[in-house]
Amino acid sequence: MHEDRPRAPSSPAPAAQEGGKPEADTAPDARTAPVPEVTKGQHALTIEDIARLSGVSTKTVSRVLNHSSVVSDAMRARVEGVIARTGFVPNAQARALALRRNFLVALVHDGRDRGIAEEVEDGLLDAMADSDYALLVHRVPGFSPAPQFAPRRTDAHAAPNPDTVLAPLTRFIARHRPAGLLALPPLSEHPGLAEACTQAGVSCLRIGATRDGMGLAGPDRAAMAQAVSWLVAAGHRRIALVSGPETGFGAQAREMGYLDAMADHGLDRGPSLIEPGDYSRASGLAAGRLLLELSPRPSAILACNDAMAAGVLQAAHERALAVPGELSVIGFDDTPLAELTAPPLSSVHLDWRAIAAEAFARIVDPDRKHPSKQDRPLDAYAGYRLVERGSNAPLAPPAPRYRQTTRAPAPPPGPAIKTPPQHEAD
Amino acid sequence: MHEDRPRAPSSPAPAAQEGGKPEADTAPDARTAPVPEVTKGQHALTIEDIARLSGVSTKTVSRVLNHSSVVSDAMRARVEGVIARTGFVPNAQARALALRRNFLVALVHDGRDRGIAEEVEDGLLDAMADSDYALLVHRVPGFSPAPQFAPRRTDAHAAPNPDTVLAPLTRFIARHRPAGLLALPPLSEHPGLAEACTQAGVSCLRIGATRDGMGLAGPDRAAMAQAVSWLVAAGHRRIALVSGPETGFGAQAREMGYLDAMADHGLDRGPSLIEPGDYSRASGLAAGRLLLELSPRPSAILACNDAMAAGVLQAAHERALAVPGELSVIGFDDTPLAELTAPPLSSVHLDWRAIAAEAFARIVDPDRKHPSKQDRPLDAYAGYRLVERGSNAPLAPPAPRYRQTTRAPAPPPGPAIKTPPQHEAD
DNA sequence: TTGTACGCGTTATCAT
DNA sequence: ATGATAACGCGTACAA
Repeated sequence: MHEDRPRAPSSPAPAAQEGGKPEADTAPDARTAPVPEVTKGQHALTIEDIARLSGVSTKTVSRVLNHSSVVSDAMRARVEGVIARTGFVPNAQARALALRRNFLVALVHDGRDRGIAEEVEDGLLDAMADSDYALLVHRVPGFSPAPQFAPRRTDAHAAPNPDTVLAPLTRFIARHRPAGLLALPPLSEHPGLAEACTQAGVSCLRIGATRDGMGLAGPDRAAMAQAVSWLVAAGHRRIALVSGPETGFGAQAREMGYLDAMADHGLDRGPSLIEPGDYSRASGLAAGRLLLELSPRPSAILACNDAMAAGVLQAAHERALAVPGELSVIGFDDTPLAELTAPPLSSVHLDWRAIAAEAFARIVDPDRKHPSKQDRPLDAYAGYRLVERGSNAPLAPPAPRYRQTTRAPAPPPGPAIKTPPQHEAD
Repeated sequence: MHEDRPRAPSSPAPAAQEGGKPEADTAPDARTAPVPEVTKGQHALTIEDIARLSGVSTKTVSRVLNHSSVVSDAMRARVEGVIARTGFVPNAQARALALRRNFLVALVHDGRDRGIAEEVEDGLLDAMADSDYALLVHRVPGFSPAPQFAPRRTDAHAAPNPDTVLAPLTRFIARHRPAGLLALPPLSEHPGLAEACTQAGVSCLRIGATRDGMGLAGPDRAAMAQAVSWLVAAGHRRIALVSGPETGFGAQAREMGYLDAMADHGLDRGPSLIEPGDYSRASGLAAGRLLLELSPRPSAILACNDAMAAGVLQAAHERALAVPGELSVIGFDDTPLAELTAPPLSSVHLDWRAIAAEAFARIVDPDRKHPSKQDRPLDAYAGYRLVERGSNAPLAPPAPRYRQTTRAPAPPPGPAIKTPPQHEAD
C-alpha cells in the first residue's frame, strides 16, 4: 500500500524480527537446534516448521494434511502428533494459490428477500462447519424482477442491463476466486449468470426455480398445490392467492401449483382470486386489502412467501378480521419471520437448508462438479410440509347466514407447531 | 487433494494446456510475440500478462494497482488502459500471501439474534462495496449468555468453557487469516475473545456494549432512557420493560437507561414492572403475559429488542388488547422484522449499519488499527431515534378519575414514520 | 522513475 | 514411501 513512502508508521518492526521463527536464512543447519515446540503468539507456524519438528520433508507434511494414501502409518502418526501439539493450521491462501482452487464459497444475493437468504446461509454454515471452507457473502446491485428497480417494463426474457450486475460480479469472482458460487433468487434467475460464472471458471449453483430448469429448486409447484388441498380438506372453498412477480420463474411455479389444485378440486380460480405481489410485505398488504374486499370474501389466502403473508395478516388486522377465525392465512418458505407475526404464521416449509447443503456438496465433491450433473433440479433431495402455527383453521362448520355471531368455536387446542402428513417428494 | 493417486478423473486436461496463456516455459523470448490482447474465458490473466501487454515490468503494474505515488502519469495511463481493456483483476490470494495481510473481513456470530446480524452485515457490505475486501461470515457454537445453552449458572464473569468457542475460532482465524474480525453479541461479550484474536494476529472489533467498555456500542442507555421519556411525554405513566438476559452487558445498559428515566420522571419502577427475557420472541411472549396480568395494567411496554417486542404484541393479541389503543409497545434496534409485525412495530433505531461501517474503517485504516485506538466506544458515531410505526400511541385523553392531571395534550399526529428530535450523542 | 531477484506458504512433478 | 525443486501470483528490497 504505502511502499516507496518515506516511512510507514504502522508496523513497529519488520516481521522478520518479531519472533523466533526459524528460517532458512544463511546457515540452515544451525536451526535444527533447540526450538520451543509450541511457539504461541509469535509468527504463525508454517508447514516448514512442522516438517522440521517432525524430521520429515515439507511434502510429507503436505501429504498428511491432504490425507494422501501413500504415507506410512508411522509417519502419519508422527506428523499428526506434531500438528496436534503445535496447533498448526495450514494457510488457506497459500493452498489456494498452489491448488488454483480456493476454499471459499460465495453466497450472492441482491439485498432483498432476506427470509430465504438466512435459511440458505444457515444451511451452508451447517454444511461447512467441519470443512476447510469458509463462506463469502457478497451483494450485487440487484436486477429487474424486483419492481422497485424496474423503471420500465421490458420483455421478461431480455437481459436487464447485464453490466450492472454481471460486471461487478465477474470482478468479484476474478478477485477472490471462490470454489463455487451460490446465487439466491431473484438473482439466480438472471439470464447471463451461469455463463458468466462458467467463463470466470467457478461452478455456479442457482438457488430456486429457474427458467432453464437447472436451478436448485424445491418442489414449489407440488407444495403449493398441496397447500391448497389442505385448505380444501379443512373445508375452505374460496381460496385466494397472493402471487409473486410474474417475471419470476419460481413464483410462476408456485402460482401454477395453486392453479393445478384449484382445477383438480373443481373450484373457482377466476383471476380476481389472484393478486400479484412482489414478495414484499407492502405488496402483500395491498393485495390483502383487495382480496378482502371481494364480494364473497375468501375464507383463506395463500401467499407465495412469508413476507407477503405478513402483509395479508396486516390487512386482516385493519379490517378487524379474526385470524384464523374468519380468515386463514398461509405463507410460503417457512422463514424465521413466520413465528414473529401475530398470530404466528402457518407456512409451507421448503427445506432450503437441505438445498444449501446439497449445493455445497456439489461444489466440493469433484464427482458432482461435472458440468452435466451440477446445477439441476433437486426434487429428490428436498421435501416439504405445512408448519401449522396459528394462522389457519378449519372453516367454521355452521355456514354463516348473514351475520351469524356463532364465533369461532374455540379452535381445538393443539401443539403450537403441528406438522401434519409430511409429504416428501421423491 | 488426489495427488499420488492413480488417476483423477475430475479435470479433463492439465491446466497448462487449457488456454493460450503464455508462460515462461523454456524459451520465454518466443512469447513476446503476438498474443490476443483480450483473452476471455481462458486462464485468468496475471500481472505478468499486463506487464507484457503494457511493455513494462510487473513491478510497475503492481505500483499502478497499489496507487503508488511514484509512477509517472504516462506510464500509469498506459497500464491502466491495458487493465481496463483486458478486464484484469488482481488475485486476492496471491496479494494476501505476499502482503501477509488478507482482504477478508470476518463477521462472526453464534447463530442467534439474527436481527442485528442483518443490519451489521448490510452495513458492512455497504462499506465494502467498492473496496477490494470481501465479507466472510462465520458461525461459532455460541456461548453462555444465551439461556438455552447455559446448563448451570456460574459467575457471569467466568469464562464459559473457552474451548468450545475460542478454539474453533482460533483455527478459523489461522486458516483464513482475515484482516479483521467483527464479533456480534452475545459472542462479542465473550471474555477471552479479544485476547484470542490479538494472539492470532487479527484486529478484533466487538459489536455492542461489552463489560470492558471497549465494544463498538451504540448509545443504548441514553436511547432507552429517551424512549421512556417519549412515552412519558405521550401521557404514559405505567411503563413496563422486558429486559434482556442479565448476563449480557448490553442488555444491562438498556435496562439502566430505563431505570434512569423512570427515576428522573419520578415514576414507579418497582421490580414487577421489569420482566427478564432472553432476546427471543418466546421470552417476550412469556414476559408480556405476566406484565399484562399486573393489577394496574401497564399502558406501555418497552422491550430490549424487537423479537421480544413481537412476543409482547402476541401476548396483547391473546388478551384481545388493542395495540396501540390500549397498549403501546416499543421495540429496540429497529430490525427488519419491526415492519413485519401486526401492527408494525415502533422501535428505537440504533444505527448498526454506521457502527458496522466504522468497524470496517478501523480494520482497513492503518491509523485506526493502532491498538490504543481500536475497539473502543463509538458514541460519537451513532445516533438514535424512535421510528414510529403503529404500535404506540398517546395515552387515551379520557384521564382516570382520581389522577386528573393536565398531562400530555394529545401530541400532534404525524406521518407513519416520524423521527422526533434526533439525539446525536456526541 | 523503473526493473531484477526473491520471498510469502503450499502443492505438484519427478526423481529416488 | 519420501524428498528436492519448481511453480502459484503478487509485493518488496535493492539495484539501476
